[in-house]
Amino acid sequence: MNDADAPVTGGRIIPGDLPCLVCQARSSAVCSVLKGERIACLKDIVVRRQIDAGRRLFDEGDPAAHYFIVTDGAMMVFKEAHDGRRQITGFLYPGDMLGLNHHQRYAYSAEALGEAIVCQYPIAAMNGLFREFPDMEHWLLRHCSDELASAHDQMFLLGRKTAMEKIATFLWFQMHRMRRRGPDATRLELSMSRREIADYLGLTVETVSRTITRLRRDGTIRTAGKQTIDVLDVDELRERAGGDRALKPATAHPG
Amino acid sequence: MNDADAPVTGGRIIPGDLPCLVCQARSSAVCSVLKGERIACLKDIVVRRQIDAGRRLFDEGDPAAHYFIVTDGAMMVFKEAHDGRRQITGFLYPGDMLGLNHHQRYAYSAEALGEAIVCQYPIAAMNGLFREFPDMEHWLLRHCSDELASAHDQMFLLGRKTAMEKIATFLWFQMHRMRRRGPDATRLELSMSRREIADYLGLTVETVSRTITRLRRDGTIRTAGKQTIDVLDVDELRERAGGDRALKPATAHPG
DNA sequence: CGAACGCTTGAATCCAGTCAACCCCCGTGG
DNA sequence: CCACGGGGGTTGACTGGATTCAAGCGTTCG
Repeated sequence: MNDADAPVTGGRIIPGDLPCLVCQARSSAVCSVLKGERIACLKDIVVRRQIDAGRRLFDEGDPAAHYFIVTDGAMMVFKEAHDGRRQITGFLYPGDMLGLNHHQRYAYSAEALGEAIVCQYPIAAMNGLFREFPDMEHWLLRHCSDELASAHDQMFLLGRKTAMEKIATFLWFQMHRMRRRGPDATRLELSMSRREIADYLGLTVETVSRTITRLRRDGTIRTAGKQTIDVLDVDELRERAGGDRALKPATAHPG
Repeated sequence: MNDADAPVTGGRIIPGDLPCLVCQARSSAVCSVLKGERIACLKDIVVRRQIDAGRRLFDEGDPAAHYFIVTDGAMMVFKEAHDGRRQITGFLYPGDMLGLNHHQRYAYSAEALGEAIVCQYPIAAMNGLFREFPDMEHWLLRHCSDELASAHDQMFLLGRKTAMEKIATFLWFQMHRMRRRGPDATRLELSMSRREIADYLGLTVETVSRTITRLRRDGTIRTAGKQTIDVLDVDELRERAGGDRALKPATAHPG
């Protein structure tokens, strides 16, 4: 607790100007609401913070003082029991937000997967900005709805899917996350360990490993090192994930 | 589709005045933001809707046109696979809200447990009200954060808790829900079937039944009929739920 | 080099699921 | 009145998918 600027929050502040204009999160994060030069409104309230691999940004139960946007690297949020059981509730990449809170406290812990950089917004100052730019609050509400929707998908996965469906679903979504970046959509670079995949899917490392091995032996995927996976049979992967058919499609409403 | 007022939404509209002044949800729902006579602002946009036991209010994937507040009875929201697997993601009681959406569509289906009454707010009209009463949007955002926090708790439960812990946790929260209403906090009236409990906890009916039987034989609870449970040993129930100790308590920050 | 760590693989175990029977409660209708 | 059927719930026997326990491999790092 010798860092007076950060009695709670982990990581260290990066001094200097905010490089918003070259930020890879700029187009998809809250700040996208502030067009053109209005981005300068953030100058006085936002700081950038760097978190080393494996270090925590905040803990579940900490008083919540900031929202954060991941701008570089990857992070994860999770809940932990004192007996060691852990449930990772999300992986976060540039543009993603964390820090939504419950009764003034963080509802989960946050940790950097690799080295990560986040943009830090004091909640109090944000509430001030909301009055000037109501669109920011709109944005936040929509973001929160989206998070809730994927939380519900994850609940279905955790409660009702088999190990194979869980792994295939996970790879499927990782693949679609990659697709946003470039054309080589079938090569996945996993930013997390087997243990983290297991804790995300409600499995053990051994089951994750065995299931990935099965997919490899079946020819559905190919592995290149531990972090890289090539999807050889996209249709098969979707099928194993439970398919588009696993969840009822939206019912058409004739008339 | 012969009801022109409700091409999508299930249930039937209850004609007549809005009895906001005697509504049991009034104190805890969005409308609590509108103090005193301002509640009249809702007169033109809100209708009440009654849903029979077991009938759907809307389906996952339907175009989302309304928010709803449960005012009487109980409802559930869930996701369903076409092979019959179902994950119930929440039970809703008077004051609770549903209808948060994702890309203009409902992210889950909603069904009445018993006969239920909801208050229906058109989303478009709500967005108009937000401009006049920004506090309403604040309220919604906070509500959404709270939902997200409990979704994360539920993910931990689904991914990492044993059958006994799941059941005990469920009963524990049902007990605390009752406590808000009256002094007899140890008597639970369950509004859902064993199958619904199973689909909420990621178990089968048989396991739910067996686990409840175990709790009864141990003297932790007593059952009176199928829907009524008396908690005889509150401490034991908390212990079985994983305890206050199961999730790490908020860390104190010395200094 | 040796220790540590992450990952994989095999064998044994176990918790929850599956299959099946039965009970109880109700509502229906002869 | 009772016979009947059906649904929800409970219980038992068995199965099986995932976990646990354990060993071994490859890489990294002090």
